[in-house]
Amino acid sequence: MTFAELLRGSVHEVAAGIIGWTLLVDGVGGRIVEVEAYAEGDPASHAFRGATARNASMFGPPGHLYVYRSYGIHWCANVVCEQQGRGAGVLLRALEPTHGLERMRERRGVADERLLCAGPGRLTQALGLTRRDDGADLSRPPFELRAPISPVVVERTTRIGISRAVEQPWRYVEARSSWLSRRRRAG
DNA sequence: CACAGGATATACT
DNA sequence: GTATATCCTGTGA
Repeated sequence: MTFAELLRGSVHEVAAGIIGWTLLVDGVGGRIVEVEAYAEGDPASHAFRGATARNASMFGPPGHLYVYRSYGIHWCANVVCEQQGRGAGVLLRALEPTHGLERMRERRGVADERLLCAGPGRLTQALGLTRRDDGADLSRPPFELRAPISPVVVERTTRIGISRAVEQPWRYVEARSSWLSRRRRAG
């Protein structure tokens, strides 16, 4: 499976299917273990009310980045998915750090591996992603996406940090991963 | 564990 | 103009 093939699916298929892939930026990154799907017609999605200056990338080509400022402090990065031209995306929430740990420690200012990429704001800081990367093509350098070699077990849970459509189980995580931003809800 | 401070772009009235 | 946002961190129990 190539990245281009993965992107042909729905936003939910992309979200579930991208778990276990390795994302590198300039050779720094790790395995994707946690994402959230923001679908067409989803009230929690930035694209819900149509295209604006901020979310323009979400209506652009699939496989590019949508990067935006969150709470005035953090950057959050999404993989743009196409859903009938309406704008959809997969929010990158956590990586299992595998490449360039030292570089990520420098950028994050913390030594604890568990805190390098566990959370959308931490992940972008560790990879050095900012507004400059909004709209960037993930299939070209400095970006690299490698498919997993062995099968990945994916679980669905509810999304985090949103105020609408809170019950939708559109957060996808690797089962039993210890690198998530939050533990799976009990039960 | 709970809580609140931080700091800014954007959307909406 | 005002409110709110796909959050992180430090502090005090």
